[in-house]
Amino acid sequence: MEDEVDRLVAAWRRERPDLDVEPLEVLSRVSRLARHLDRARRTAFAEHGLEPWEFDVLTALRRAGSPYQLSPGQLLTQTLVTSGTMTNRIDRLTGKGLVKRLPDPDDRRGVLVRLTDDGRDRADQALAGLLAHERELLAQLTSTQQGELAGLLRQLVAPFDNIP
Amino acid sequence: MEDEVDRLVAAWRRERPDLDVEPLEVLSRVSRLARHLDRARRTAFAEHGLEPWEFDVLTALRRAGSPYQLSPGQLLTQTLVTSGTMTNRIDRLTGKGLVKRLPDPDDRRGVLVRLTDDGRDRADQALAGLLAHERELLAQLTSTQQGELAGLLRQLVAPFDNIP
DNA sequence: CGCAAGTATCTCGACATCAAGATATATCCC
DNA sequence: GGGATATATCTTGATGTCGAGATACTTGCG
Repeated sequence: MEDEVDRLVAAWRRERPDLDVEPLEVLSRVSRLARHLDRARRTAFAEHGLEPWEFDVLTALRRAGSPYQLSPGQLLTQTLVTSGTMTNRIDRLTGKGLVKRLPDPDDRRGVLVRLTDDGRDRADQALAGLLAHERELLAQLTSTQQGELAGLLRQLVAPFDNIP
Repeated sequence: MEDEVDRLVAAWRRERPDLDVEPLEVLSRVSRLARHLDRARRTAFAEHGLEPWEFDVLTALRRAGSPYQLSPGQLLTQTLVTSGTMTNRIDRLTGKGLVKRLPDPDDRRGVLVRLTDDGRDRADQALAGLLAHERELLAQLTSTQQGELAGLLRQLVAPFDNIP
């Protein structure tokens, strides 16, 4: 089955036969797939009354395990946003009663963000919904292929995650 | 080499052993890799004085071949943004002298967006720069692996690109 | 000890995006 | 042909994000 990137690459080969556009076969597909995923996730989360960014923050805290708290700095590295964005997110989640800020007992510069009981439930429900949707998307691939794909992607992401 | 998604999945297995989080192995990596790529592209384009969104529009027109023109609607489907966004982008690119709007001779509702000579040169230069950067990122994989990866990604993206 | 450099978080202004609605034109069918 | 429906683009208002700078506290070095 052909996709938009096949057409994109064919067009470049026609217009710029002097260039090797092979890298686009992988990386343009990653970018485009990510945009489609964003849209799909937005609709999946809407069923649970959450925005994607809310899900990102709540689940990061949920994964941390009891007592479900992390510093804003730890949340930054997990969600790949800037500090100004995270402050804003925490403010809004606090307003909705899904998280609360606590002073860090070990460092008076810092704070800890903790999930409320309500926030934990919302995160758990939304995760189950997300996984159901994602399983449908991945039905295009066999289990073996999914494993191969995960492995290849890991090799590309690892340098970003380990050198910062 | 371990990546952030390995840690994420391990955390979920510890916190929610009742759930099958296998889909995240693929799709979370796609999302995270895309965010890293966005940042890398931003710096690559900065060398040529372009923003990523400017590159997206200019190269779509460049790929169309002489006379390098497309309708706003065609640009929408290629760049995955909304119509309001595209209007804004065309306005700004027009202001920078990289594209210009022409009336569509066949449909008086429509317009055609055409690349200027300056816009074409900028697109060509930025593309070469982008490919150089991307080749470095992909050096993690053999040529064969890149082909496999492209094929697997195509299977996931194709439904989005062909059913809309 | 005391000061410089580093770190954690927040503030603020600019900006790109989106969604929904408005406008103008085209197409379809009776 | 004429009116309903569809299409192409633009407008508007709200919103989330970024990036640079500010503040407060901590750490390291002399």
